[in-house]
Amino acid sequence: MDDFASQIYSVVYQIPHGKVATYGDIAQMAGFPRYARQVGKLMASLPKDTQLPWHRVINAKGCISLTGEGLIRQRERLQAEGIEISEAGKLSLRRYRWMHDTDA
DNA sequence: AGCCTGACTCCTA
DNA sequence: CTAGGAGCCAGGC
Repeated sequence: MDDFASQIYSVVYQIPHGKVATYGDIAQMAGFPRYARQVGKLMASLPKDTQLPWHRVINAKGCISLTGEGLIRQRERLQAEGIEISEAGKLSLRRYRWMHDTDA
């Protein structure tokens, strides 16, 4: 496994229940600034039975980047954690964003 | 090398 | 808050 992938997985795995983080934040926390796109590509390659909380990863706009089935699945998972999210998959980033140093 | 694509982000209007 | 445009990185043709 690549070092990049290992670092990203490690960070995503640390996102607490009921919280979310953006691709950019994760990339930065993992030590790879500006690698948001690569994080997304990594998430897209995850096996469907992964234990990684990939559903807690969203974009900087505060909404799910997936479409169709993927959007539905992620939205359901987030709602299951007590997160208020719109039909389009948008949520209050101000309220649910995971700050590595301020929360957790 | 050049061009296009994508679970991205920031700045400006 | 919504749109448009440019910047960003890796991978495929």
